[in-house]
Amino acid sequence: MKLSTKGRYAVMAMADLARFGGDRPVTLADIAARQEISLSYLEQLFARLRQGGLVTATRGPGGGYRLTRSPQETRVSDIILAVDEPIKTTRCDIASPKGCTGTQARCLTHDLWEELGHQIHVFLAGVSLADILEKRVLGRASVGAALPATGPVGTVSLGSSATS
Amino acid sequence: MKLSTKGRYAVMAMADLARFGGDRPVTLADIAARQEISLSYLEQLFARLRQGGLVTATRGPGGGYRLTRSPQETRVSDIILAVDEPIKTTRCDIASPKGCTGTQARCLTHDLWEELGHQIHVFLAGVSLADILEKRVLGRASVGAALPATGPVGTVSLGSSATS
DNA sequence: GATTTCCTGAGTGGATCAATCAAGAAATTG
DNA sequence: CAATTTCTTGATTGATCCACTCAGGAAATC
Repeated sequence: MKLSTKGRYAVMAMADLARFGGDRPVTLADIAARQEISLSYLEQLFARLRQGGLVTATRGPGGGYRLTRSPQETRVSDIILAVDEPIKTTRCDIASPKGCTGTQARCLTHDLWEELGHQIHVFLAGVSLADILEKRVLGRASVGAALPATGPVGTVSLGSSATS
Repeated sequence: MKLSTKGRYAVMAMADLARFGGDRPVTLADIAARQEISLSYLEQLFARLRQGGLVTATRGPGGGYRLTRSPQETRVSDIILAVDEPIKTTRCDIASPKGCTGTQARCLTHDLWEELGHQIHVFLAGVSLADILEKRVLGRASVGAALPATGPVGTVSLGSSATS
């Protein structure tokens, strides 16, 4: 899961769409004006969002974009994955442990980035556009709320090697 | 909390330092060879790590770098904060909500990025270099493990507006 | 004083970002 | 049909940052 300002713009635009899009589709020009994002840049973003099935488009006067699913069913993680490039695999990146067994001298930190990516993904997958509009985001727990607290900070806990 | 490959390199180098640095300091040339990072680039990173008080340097033959504190006391979040630039404040970024009240049409997503930054920071602050070396990272919970589970995915939870 | 090692600053090629420009296709309206 | 609206696509640009290189210097040891 890559985090860039591109993904942020996409989430901003989608939140705008969720808020102002009722029965009628919303124009990119409107979103551009409200969110202060360049229209042409929005066009690029929505091309990807459309390919990802997150929005549907209608052309001509009265047209615009609509959410494919409800704000409750539209997850932030899906938005970011739709607009951002698949993770670029430089060296031993999160996605591809090429020749990295983990115990070698290099790539001691492989597990760390993998787990961090997983944390981020789980958090963003748990937030919907409806959550954003109704401001149910602050103070939210991420994952593993059921794990017993076995220590102060250096808690030991080996578990599933989930890939984000 | 900015996440870049620069921060990753720094954590890799610090993990190497924690692993191979016993009583004697470790040479940047050794770290460069083991982690396959350019020596000059390492010099830039360690200049910042030194300014941040995370490592201490010794010059001359037999010299090198040492951890200022123990691997148990050296947190990943401190490493990343030391090498990465302070967050660049483009528009309404995580750090500075300039003129962004949150309920305006623009910047609906302010709380989301703030909470995500907080999540990432708490996770990385809970991982020490010792944890990395002993592979106590996978499957680790992030924060708020004590919160009651009040729902399936769209859990409502308003709380502290901590800034990372 | 020669070697080692840290220290500092300047500069470079490439990638990506955010944006612009330009052209076109579908749909509605008059 | 003609004009307008809106999406759709592709090419291109300026700026910025990343990862790195180069060059020179300062402290410490032998």
